[in-house]
Amino acid sequence: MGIVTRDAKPSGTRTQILDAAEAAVLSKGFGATSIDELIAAVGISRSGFFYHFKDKSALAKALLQRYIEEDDKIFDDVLRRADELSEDPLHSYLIALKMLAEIFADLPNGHPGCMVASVCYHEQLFQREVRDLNEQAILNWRRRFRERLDRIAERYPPRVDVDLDDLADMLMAVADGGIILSRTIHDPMALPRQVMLYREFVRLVFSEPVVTATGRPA
Amino acid sequence: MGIVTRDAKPSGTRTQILDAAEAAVLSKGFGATSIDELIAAVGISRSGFFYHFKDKSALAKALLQRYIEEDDKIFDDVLRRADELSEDPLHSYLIALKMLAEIFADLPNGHPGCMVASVCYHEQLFQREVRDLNEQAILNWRRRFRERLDRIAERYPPRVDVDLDDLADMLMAVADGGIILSRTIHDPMALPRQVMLYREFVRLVFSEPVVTATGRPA
DNA sequence: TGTCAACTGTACTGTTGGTACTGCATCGGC
DNA sequence: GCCGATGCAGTACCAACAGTACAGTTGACA
Repeated sequence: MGIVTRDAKPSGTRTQILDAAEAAVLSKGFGATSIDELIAAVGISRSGFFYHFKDKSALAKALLQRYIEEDDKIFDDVLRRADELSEDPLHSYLIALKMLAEIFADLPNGHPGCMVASVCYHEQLFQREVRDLNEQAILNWRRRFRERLDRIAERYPPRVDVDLDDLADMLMAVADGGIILSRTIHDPMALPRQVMLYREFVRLVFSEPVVTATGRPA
Repeated sequence: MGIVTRDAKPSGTRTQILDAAEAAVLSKGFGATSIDELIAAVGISRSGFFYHFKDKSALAKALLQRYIEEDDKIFDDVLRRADELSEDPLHSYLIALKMLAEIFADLPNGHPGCMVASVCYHEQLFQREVRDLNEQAILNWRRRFRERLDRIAERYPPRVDVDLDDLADMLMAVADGGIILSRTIHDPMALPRQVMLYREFVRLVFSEPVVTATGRPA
């Protein structure tokens, strides 16, 4: 690990391969994405491809790494912007979830797919390295959202007994399940609606119920 | 649709191919499952395979059909058994969800994977026929659970404004997302815990909050 | 006895992932 | 001004795999 070894070769071509691969993989999966197809899209030779990636698994690893980094950035950005809008941990989290739903809703052709899920359903094809990368990404997201939930729980004691790790995981589960749902029934809005449902759940878990004078919820 | 045309050829061999294919596909995906591997497992020739399935896509279709039928049976069974235990629609649904979580928890190696999700992430590989089959399966599940939620909502007016179609879809989303979660972090119990979280959400949506004399939730 | 379902065997095609080289232009450093 | 590394292109080849074609075999049943 030198000083700038990480991503020391932007080189254009490598990035172009990754771009072509990402679009293809998310739309039809790793198996259906051929190397020939990628080199044709980029305009290089097979040798050129294998110069950058020793095999398809190396491509998968690079693809997943880049995808996770981008997702991390999006989450960081959303959470930060939400924090700027409210100092209350619960309100901030609810704002962030709404922003996330809006991001999903604004994708013109629906969410292109989750690389993590794509990798998950191709397990045996990759080395343990790729699977470990996937696992760490999910555990990282859990940690990130769990921190938020902890801060919320301090101020708003949960009204039901839920494990906060599970509640953090649920966002990822709802998102991945929502992507599958959206794609399968061809309804791009199903995903953002599922995220909003998760939001409603979080609200119900931590918010006090709005109770009218009659004792009935409003 | 004749009288007994459906599944008119149990023939043993065909079923054996489907069994071998189901295990292989769920563990490593369609792409990584070779025909040679399947015929070796069953002990037939390549010609034998192509006698039963004209190509790999036909295998996928048959596999998906069988999978959906089995899932339908499981859901029917769980809902029926739950109905026997309680006449109240909410309680019955909550019982069914707990049963479902227990079924998932009792699978020795965790849930093997969802064929619907597997097909979803291989979209372009199959004809529209297979994708339509997938879509119909999900819409069918939505309808089934939506009916339950309607009956619940009649007796227990929802405390928050949620779309019942979305709430029905959420079970499928949480299940598929939970499977991905479980497989990726190697925790077979993550899936049943996610189902129980969904159950908690349903309970919160429809149940009146338990409020103590002080007005604080218990 | 003939027919049909359920196969086996053989031979072939085309695609794909992957290996193993050799060649070649370009560019920075000495 | 040459030296080596980077970043490719070109060629040749192999094995695994999906799929096609078609001829032959076996057992059950009418």
